Amino acid sequence: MTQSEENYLKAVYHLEGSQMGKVNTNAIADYMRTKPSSVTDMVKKLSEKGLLNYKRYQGVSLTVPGTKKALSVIRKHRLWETFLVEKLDFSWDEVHEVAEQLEHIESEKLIDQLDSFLGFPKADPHGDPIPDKNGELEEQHTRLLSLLPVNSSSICVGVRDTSVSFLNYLDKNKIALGDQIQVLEKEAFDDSVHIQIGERKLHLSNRIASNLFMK
Amino acid sequence: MTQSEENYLKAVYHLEGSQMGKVNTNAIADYMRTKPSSVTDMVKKLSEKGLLNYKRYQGVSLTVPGTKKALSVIRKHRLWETFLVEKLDFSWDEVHEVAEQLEHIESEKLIDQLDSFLGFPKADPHGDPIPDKNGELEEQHTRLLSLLPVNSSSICVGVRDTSVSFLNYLDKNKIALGDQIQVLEKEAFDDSVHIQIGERKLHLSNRIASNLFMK
DNA sequence: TTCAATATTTAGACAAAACTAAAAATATGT
DNA sequence: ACATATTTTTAGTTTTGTCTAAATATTGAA
Repeated sequence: MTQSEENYLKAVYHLEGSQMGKVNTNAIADYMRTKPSSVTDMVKKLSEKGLLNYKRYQGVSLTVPGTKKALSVIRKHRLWETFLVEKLDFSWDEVHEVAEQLEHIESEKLIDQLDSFLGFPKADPHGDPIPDKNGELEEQHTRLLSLLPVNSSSICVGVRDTSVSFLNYLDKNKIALGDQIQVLEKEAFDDSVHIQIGERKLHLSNRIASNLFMK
Repeated sequence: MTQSEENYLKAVYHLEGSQMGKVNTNAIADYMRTKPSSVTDMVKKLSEKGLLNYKRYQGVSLTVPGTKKALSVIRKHRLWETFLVEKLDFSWDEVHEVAEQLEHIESEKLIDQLDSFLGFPKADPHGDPIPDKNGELEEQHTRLLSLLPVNSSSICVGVRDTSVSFLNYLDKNKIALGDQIQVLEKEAFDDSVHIQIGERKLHLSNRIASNLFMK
């Protein structure tokens, strides 16, 4: 299994999760910043290997072995991100690029020992769940901050957007995973929300509030 | 710089160290388990990039930038080996294969933070010196156990052969880096040596004794 | 010094993964 | 339903790193 093949499986996994149903060629090309013709080539190869279901012009979906493989790459990615933040003092906006490389290292012992070394974490630094050795994901049951009613109070457990600019915004405004947040008021005009974190009051745009997972 | 290019530079570095002078095509091919014609192709490319000195039929040597690059890869390899043994409970015969992959991860911050996390180690689990951030190697001044005089006593600081079989032999006979070893007697017939480690007396073949670095 | 053995390079081919340009299939709007 | 727009695939090319087979250079022994 090459790195490129692993990246395609990961892409299909993420796209299946976000848009439900069959994943189309252009979506994969956009997601991977490559061309549709390259996607067709690789999709054929992966379907011959039994990792994708594919009929021409009909889009693709992961097979059971394909899903298993995708989850194993995601497990590695998220464990390495956790390692970088917890042990090597990386900030949460720096880890993605390096984890994209580390996720392709092949050694079952390495990843299981790393898991143990980190204390079998359930989520990575962005709050995304880490699959266990068997590919099982812990159910999240979270809601977006933008959808919570006025006066409700909950804990921030994850981010939907993991771009550097969004993570920087959160850092600058001292919003972190684990923070207790109360919704004070919602503006009907632009769907922005007034919140309270500890002693601080903040005003967040809908764009921001709809990228924070709360529990 | 691709992984393959890095592996060639590393190979030339090791061969320059062991056989002195220009390194020939066949030696590189043997070391890398590839064919001489493949070596010629890559050597041309690396010399065009200014990393190797090369004239046809005359063998190769590393340029200054080539040496620097080789040392940076070796630094990464040895730091990862140290990490695997010290933090993830790998044994010293299991680390090489995984480190061969990890050494190609590109991130200066990653490797410098790892160095710091490990406490800036001077040597890897086999006793080989770890180049610092600037590529400086600490001088070793060691001698092979097979060359030490009778009655001398010194500390085992490294292994020359790092094959799994040799490392297993040492583990089985409870010989480890840091052990104090005294030479009791040398057999003129086969150049084997009788030694004392702590309370234990052992008889080592010349083959074994000439693969242990002492200080 | 000359010829045979050895070492090295060249030439040509292949597989992987990408691309461009063009063709074909599907979807959509009126 | 039909023409047009969009999506997807095909065909052919490129780059990287490898290989085999053949050609060429170097070395060394008689």
